[in-house]
Amino acid sequence: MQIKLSEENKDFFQRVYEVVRLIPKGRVTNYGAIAKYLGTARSSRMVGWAMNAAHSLPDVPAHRVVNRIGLLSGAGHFSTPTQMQELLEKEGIEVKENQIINFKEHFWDPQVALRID
DNA sequence: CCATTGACTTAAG
DNA sequence: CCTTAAGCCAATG
Repeated sequence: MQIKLSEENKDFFQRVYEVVRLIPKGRVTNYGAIAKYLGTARSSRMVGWAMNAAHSLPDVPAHRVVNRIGLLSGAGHFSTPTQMQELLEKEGIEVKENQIINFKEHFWDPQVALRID
């Protein structure tokens, strides 16, 4: 009999969803940070693909995930091109020209936030 | 089955 | 920050 594996055994997409669900309201992160937290730092494209597939999921706040410079690269994939910005502004994040203002202060790093000392 | 694409990132210049 | 190059891998043609 073997030990039940933990989250390591889940699919990559599944793990991405878990992390994205943990993003606090009013915070954002980027694809690379998620990928890095999952141990696949260079598979950031897959995180994007996971978001694309996340549309069917009820509680995956894909609007809180942007690219590394705080640009709303996923905006065009929402129902309306402004949906993503609207959601972010609603959470207290200022967005201008598809770019998050003061991105660094809103940034949420799973590797730091979810680490256990 | 091979080629291209894509909600990306990092490194080097 | 910009450009170029390379890495990554599922999905699509």
